[in-house]
Amino acid sequence: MTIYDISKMAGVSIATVSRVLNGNTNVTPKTKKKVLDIIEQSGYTPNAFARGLGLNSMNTIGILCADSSDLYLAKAIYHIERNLRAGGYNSILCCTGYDLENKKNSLNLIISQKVDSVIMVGSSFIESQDADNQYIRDAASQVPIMLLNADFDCPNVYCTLCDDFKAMQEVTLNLIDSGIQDILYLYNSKSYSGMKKLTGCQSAFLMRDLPLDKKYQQLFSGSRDDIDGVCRFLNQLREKGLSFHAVICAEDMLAIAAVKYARMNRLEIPSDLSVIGYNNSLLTICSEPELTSVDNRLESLCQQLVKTLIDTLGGNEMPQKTIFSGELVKRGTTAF
Amino acid sequence: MTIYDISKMAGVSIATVSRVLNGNTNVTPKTKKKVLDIIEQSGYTPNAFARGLGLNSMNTIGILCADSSDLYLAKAIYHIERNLRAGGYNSILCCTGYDLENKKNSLNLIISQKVDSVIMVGSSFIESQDADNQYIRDAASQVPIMLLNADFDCPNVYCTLCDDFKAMQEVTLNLIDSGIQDILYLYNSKSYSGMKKLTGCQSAFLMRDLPLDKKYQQLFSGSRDDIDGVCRFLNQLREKGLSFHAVICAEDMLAIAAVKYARMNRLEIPSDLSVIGYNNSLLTICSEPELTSVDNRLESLCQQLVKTLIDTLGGNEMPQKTIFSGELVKRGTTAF
DNA sequence: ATTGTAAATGTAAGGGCTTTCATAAAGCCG
DNA sequence: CGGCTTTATGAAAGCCCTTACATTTACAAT
Repeated sequence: MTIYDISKMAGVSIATVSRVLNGNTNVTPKTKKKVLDIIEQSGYTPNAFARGLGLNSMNTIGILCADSSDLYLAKAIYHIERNLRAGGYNSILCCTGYDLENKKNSLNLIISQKVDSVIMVGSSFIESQDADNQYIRDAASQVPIMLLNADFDCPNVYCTLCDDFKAMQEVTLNLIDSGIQDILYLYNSKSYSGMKKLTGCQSAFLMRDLPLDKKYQQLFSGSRDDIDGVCRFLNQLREKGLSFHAVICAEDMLAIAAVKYARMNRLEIPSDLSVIGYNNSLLTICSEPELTSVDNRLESLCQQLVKTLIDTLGGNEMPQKTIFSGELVKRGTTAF
Repeated sequence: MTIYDISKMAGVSIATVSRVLNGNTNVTPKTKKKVLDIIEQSGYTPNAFARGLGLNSMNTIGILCADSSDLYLAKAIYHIERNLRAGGYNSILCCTGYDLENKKNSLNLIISQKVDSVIMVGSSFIESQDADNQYIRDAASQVPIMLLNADFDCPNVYCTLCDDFKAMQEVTLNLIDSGIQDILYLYNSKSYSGMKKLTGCQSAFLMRDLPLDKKYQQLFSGSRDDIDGVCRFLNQLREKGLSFHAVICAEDMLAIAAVKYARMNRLEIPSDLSVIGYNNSLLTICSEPELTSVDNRLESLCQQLVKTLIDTLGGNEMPQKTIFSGELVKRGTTAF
């Protein structure tokens, strides 16, 4: 069943059928109805490939992410997909893993699929602002690139992110002002937002004229999901003589581990140890006591990102950077 | 840059270039090298749409799932995507939500995108074996349909699932044989696997000549992620006089709530209350004590599903049902 | 009725690939 | 070296749309 069959049945030319199909206005209501009726009856669906060839687009967006099984990224993908679909776009998904070479290959591969744009989900795609990241620049010369939770200055690259710096600064100030100064910052990735959070913490110390001590900034290099590993890591720090009464974690999962660590060491939360997570994920309420965490507005970010994308594809000039503010959600693992 | 440009540069016809591109053997090694070199130099990529039009396929598989942000489904999608890509296929994702009408529309929509097959992830797509599920039959007449964690008899529908019945039977037998008989089965979905798990529990009671009591089979109809809601639900049951010393949950998240319920009521786990989850997700180790759960072999399921799919598309006759056995993973919330 | 203008419709040329079929080259044998 | 089969290559016909452009129709103004 092709457009020719429809045109014959309706007694019109294929051009007219095509116009009806594409919502072109220059069609008599009568003709339009006739064609639509035939299409309805016959159950005809236009061939997406031919359409793609003609229009040079299949209204498809590539979604790149390191690991779509990650709780946070999965949520992001979910919201992005829903918003895209609501806007008439399909999503083709590609999980790259954390290896740079794979990321490059995946990006090229997905672009060769002729997507209209690529959304890169997660700050791990930008390890550093000044690194070359040439592969992203190359991609951006072909289609608009949307970054979620990362910042990168480049034409045709659009960033939608949460101000992690400010959020972490606020968190840290809250702790300091409640009388805690030996605060451990625990992170597990040198990604763009991982570093922003770190500098946010530091800035709070500077604001209060407190000294910075690198010992209180610890990178856990194993898998974040290895709770026992994180516990051991914290134990080792303590055994080395590091004393801390609060742990600020770059992710909720790390905070879950910190809570476990506290329980193993019979530390009362929050009196002996305050714990703060990040992302305000479902994990916050799985914990006992429930986790204080930072909500980084994932849903709004995704919504805005897709809006920017669709408007950009529509030919509108859009801002290249959109920044939301995070919100500190206070729960049982802190006393402030 | 088209295949014509390449053919000119290489001094061959476009047919030859096409043959090289598609791995056709009837090309002189010399010619092949020449063409490949030119392609390499010029950075040419074949136009995916034209390719799709010619081959009537873009090597793309549709992935349908109710909610890709669900921890379990997200993991499934992740593994499926990776296996598909390794096999040379792209994945287009579509989240349908739990509304039947949306599921139907999404399925049609994704098929109109000319995917080679559709993978329906999650047992929620099959509410009952004898329900019409006509929309799936219709789809299956167009492309092979793969079901993960669901069972449905229909030509061109392939099911890959875990034997939830047997796994739950084993779990229940373990509890019974360790001396616990007032066992609550808590589930939150009448999906295919939700019901299988239920009958698995029941069968264990029958095997031990114990009476079945419907009061001990409770459907929580709210969102599984509403931990407090689940806690309240359990409290209400207790207040109504239902006494139970074990809770078998259809999902880990429910079990997390059960643990919280125990803590609120100062019940010791596992001495006062045994708790068992399902899926063996990350949540099991977030819990304190860690959750006993059933591993339903998600990764193997996904791998097998994709293998079956690719072989089917390759023209091989494949079994329509592949069933794995779950594994009971004993942790701190049970004493057996 | 006549012309002019706008709206509706049709024709045909792509869009970039695959693939059939015809042809040319190559390899083989006696 | 002729005649055969096999292999490599090319020409051209699709695949099914969109759309620029040509043509026809409708309708208002004169």
